[in-house]
Amino acid sequence: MNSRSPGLVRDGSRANEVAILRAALEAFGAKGFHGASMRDVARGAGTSLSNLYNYFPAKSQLLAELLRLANDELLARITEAVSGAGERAADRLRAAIAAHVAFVVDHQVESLVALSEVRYLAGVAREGVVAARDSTQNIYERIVADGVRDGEFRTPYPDDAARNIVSLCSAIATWYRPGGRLSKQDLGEQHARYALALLEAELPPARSGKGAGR
Amino acid sequence: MNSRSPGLVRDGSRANEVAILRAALEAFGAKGFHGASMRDVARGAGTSLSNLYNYFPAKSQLLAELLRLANDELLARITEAVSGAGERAADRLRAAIAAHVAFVVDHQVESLVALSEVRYLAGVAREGVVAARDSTQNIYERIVADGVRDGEFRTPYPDDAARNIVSLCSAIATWYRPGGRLSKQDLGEQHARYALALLEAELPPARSGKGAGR
Amino acid sequence: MNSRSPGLVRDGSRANEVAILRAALEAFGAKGFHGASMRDVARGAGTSLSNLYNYFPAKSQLLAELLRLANDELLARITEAVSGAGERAADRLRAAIAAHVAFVVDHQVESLVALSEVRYLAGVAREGVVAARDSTQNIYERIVADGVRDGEFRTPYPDDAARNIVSLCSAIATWYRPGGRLSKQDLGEQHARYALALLEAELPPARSGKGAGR
Amino acid sequence: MNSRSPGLVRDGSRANEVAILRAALEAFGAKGFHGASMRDVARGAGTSLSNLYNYFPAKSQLLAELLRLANDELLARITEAVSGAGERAADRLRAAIAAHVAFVVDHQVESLVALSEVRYLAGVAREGVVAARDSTQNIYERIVADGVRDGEFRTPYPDDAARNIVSLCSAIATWYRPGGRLSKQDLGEQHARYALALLEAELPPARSGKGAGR
DNA sequence: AATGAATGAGTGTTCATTCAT
DNA sequence: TATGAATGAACACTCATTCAT
Repeated sequence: MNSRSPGLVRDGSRANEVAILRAALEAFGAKGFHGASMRDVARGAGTSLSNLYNYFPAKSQLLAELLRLANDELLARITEAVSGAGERAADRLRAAIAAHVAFVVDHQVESLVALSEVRYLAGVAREGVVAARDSTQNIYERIVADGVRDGEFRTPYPDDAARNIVSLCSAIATWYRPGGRLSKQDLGEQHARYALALLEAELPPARSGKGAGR
Repeated sequence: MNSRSPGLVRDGSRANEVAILRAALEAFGAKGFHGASMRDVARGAGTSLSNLYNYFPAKSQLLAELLRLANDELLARITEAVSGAGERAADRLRAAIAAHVAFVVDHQVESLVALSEVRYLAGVAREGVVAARDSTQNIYERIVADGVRDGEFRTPYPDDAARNIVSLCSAIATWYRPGGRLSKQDLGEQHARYALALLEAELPPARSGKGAGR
Repeated sequence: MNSRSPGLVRDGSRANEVAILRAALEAFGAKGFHGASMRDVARGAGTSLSNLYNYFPAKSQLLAELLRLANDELLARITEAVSGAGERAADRLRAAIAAHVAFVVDHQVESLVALSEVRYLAGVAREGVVAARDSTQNIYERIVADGVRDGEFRTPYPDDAARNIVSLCSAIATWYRPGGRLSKQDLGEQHARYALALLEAELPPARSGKGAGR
Repeated sequence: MNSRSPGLVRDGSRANEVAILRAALEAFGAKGFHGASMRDVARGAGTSLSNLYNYFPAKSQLLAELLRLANDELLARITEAVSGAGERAADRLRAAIAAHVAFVVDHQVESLVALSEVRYLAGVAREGVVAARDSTQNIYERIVADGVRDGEFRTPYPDDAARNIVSLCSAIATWYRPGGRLSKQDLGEQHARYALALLEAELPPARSGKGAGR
C-alpha cells in the first residue's frame, strides 16, 4: 500500500476496469457479443487476456456491466430531466425525449449494444437490465397516462404509445452519424414533435422545421 | 410435388434447401448469427453437417439468403398493397402499413433476424439486402412526399418520417407474442393511425380504439 | 460408403478409436487424469486435437470408457476362471486369483489407472464402473463365504477378507515390472497362497517357494 | 499465542504455514494434486494466492512437505511402537500394525494423498519420501526375516510379505469411514491377524472376532 | 509477511470448413 | 446428393507463478 498516494492503486485498478469496459463496448458494438472475443477486448484494453479475468469473471459479466451502466445512466438522465420539467404532460414528454435523444447521441454505441445484445444476457443480470429498461418505459407511460387524463393527448391507443416512443428514440442509435443534418437538439425537438403528434396532442402549426425541405 | 415429374430430384433438393433455411432461421433467431453454429443448423434441418455445404457454400450465405428472401417478400407485399390502394396518400399509407405489420406478425423471426443480424452481412450480399430495405423505405418516402405535397400531411419533419414509420413497424417483431391483446388487423390499424398522427394528418376523432381503456 | 470393402471405413474408425483409447491410457497412466491433456492424447494417437472429439465427446468419457473396458474385462476373466474351477472354495479362489493376477500383469497400466483414477469419474460413468468393481469383489465374497461354511477357511474375519484379497491383487499394478523375479504364474501362485493363508485355510507345508531365499 | 513473546511473529508464521498445509492436504485429497489449484489452497487457508509463495516456493513443494510429514510421522509411530514391543517377531508385528492402522485411521487424508499422489513428486523430494517409505517397509521386512529365522513364520514367500502387509494397512485409507463397524483397535487387531495368518504364523484358534458373524 | 495486479502458457472444447468416399 | 472423418484456428477460461508495493 502506498501510504503517500492513497487511492492510487485503486485508481489504477479503476482505470483498468474502465479501459476494459470501454474496449468491451467497442468490441461488442463492432462485432456483436458473440462475434467479439475476449482477446479482442484484451487487445483493445491494452492488457493481457488473462488479466481481464481479474476484473470480470466472465465475458457475460462484461456485457452485463455494460448494459447495467448504460440503462442506469439513461434512466437517471430521463428521471432528472422529467423532474425538472413543468406540470403539463407535453412539457414532461419534451424533457424526457430531449434527455433520451441526447443520451443516445452521446452514447451511441452503448445504446446500440443495449438494444441489440440484451438478448445474450441471462439470469439475474438480465433481470436487472430489463428492470431498468422497464423503469424507463414506465416514465413514458406515466406521462402518457397523465396527458390522456388531462385531455392533452387524444390518441385512441395510449397503452402502446410509450413503447413506440421509446422505439423511436432508441432507433436513432441504429443510423445516427455525428455531423449529420440535424444537431442533437434538433433531433430532440424533432422526436418530441413526432411523439406528441403520435399521441395526438395539440401542436403548434408547423413552421420551417429543419429537415423539412430538400 | 408431382411425384412422376422429372423435377422430383430437384423438388427433393428444394425441400432440403427449404429445411436448411428454416433451420438456419430458427437458429439465428434463437442464438444470433454468431451464437448459432452450423451444427445447430444441420441438426435443425435433419441433415448432416457437411451436407449443408452442398446447398450453401458458407454460413454467411445462409444469412444472406435468409435476409434476401425476407426483404424481398416484404417489399413485394408492400408494393402490391400500395398498388391496390386508392389515390390518397393516407390510403396508400394505410395499405402499406397493413401489409407491413401483417408481414412482421406472420414472419416474426424473419423480421427479427433481418433487423438484428444484417450487420453481420458483408460485401455484395449486404448491398443487395440494403437495397431491398431501401426500396421498402422509398415507398414510404414517396407516400410521405405525396401527402405533404397534397397537404394531407403537415409534419414539419417529412424527411425523416418514413424511416421512423418503418422503425415502428419493424419494432413489432421485438415484442409481439401471438395471442396478445391486439389481433394482426388491430395492430395494422393501430400503427396506421400512429403513422398518420406522426405525419400530422387529419384524423377521424378517436372512438374506442382497442387498447384504449384498461 | 465403399460397397466393395464393407466395414473398412468403420474399421478405420474403430482403429482410430482404439488408438485414441490406447493413447489416453498411456497418458493417464503416465501423468494421471488431470495431469494429462487432450493434446497429449491426440499426439499419442497420431491425430488432431479436434478429431478426438469426433470419437469421445469429453475427456471424462475417455476415462470412463477406459475404466469400463478394464473392469469388464477383469470381471469377465475372473468369472470365467471361477466357473471352470472345482467345487472346493480353495480351488475357486486359486482360479480367481490366478486370473486376477494375470490380468493385472497383462494390463498393468489399465489396472493402475483403474485403481487411481476412478475418483475422477462422476455421474453414471462412475456408477457403472463401481458396479463392475463390486461384482468382482462379490465373487471373492461368495467364495469366502462358501469356504467358511464348509470349514475350509477358519479366519475370524471373513467379512473383510475379500476386500483385502482384492487389494493384494490390485496392488501388484503399483510395483510390478516385467522381467522381475517372479513370473506371472509364480505371482499367481504366491498370491493364492497369501490369500489362503490370510483366510486361515489348511495349507500344504511350504517347500521351496520361489522368492523364499535370498 | 503468547502475545508478549518475541516469538509471536514466528508463531503467526507457523500458524499460517500449518493452515496452508492443511488446506493443501484437503485440496489434494479432494481433487488430486493436479486437480487442485493453488487458488483452492489459498481459499482453504484463508490467505491470498500470492502469499502462498512466501511459505512454499512451488506447488510441488507443498506436496513434498505434506508427504514428508506424513511418512515421517508414520515411520516414527511404527518405530516407537516396535521398540516398545516384546522380543518375539509376532509381538513386534502386532505392535507395528496397531500403530500403522491407527495412523491411517487418524490421518486418513494424509494416508490417501501419500498413497495416490507420490507419483507427482519429482527429484529430491521424491527420493526423500521414497526413503521414508522404504524405511517403514524395512521395519516390516526385518520383523518378517526375524520371524522366519526363529521359525515363527512359515510362509514360503517371506520376501514379498512385508510389502503386502504394508499394502493391507495402506488400503484402509481408501475405504475407511469413521463410525464404521470396527473401531480403530478392532481394525488393528484384525489386520494383525490377517498379517500373521499371511505369514503362516501359529495362531490362537479363532473365537468370535468382531466382524465374524452377521 | 502480505496484497492485488499481472502474465504467458496451457486447459478442455467448439468453430467453420474441407476431404474422401 | 450425402456422409463421417478430419483439420487448424479459435474459443472462453484457468493455471502456476511473478511483480510492485
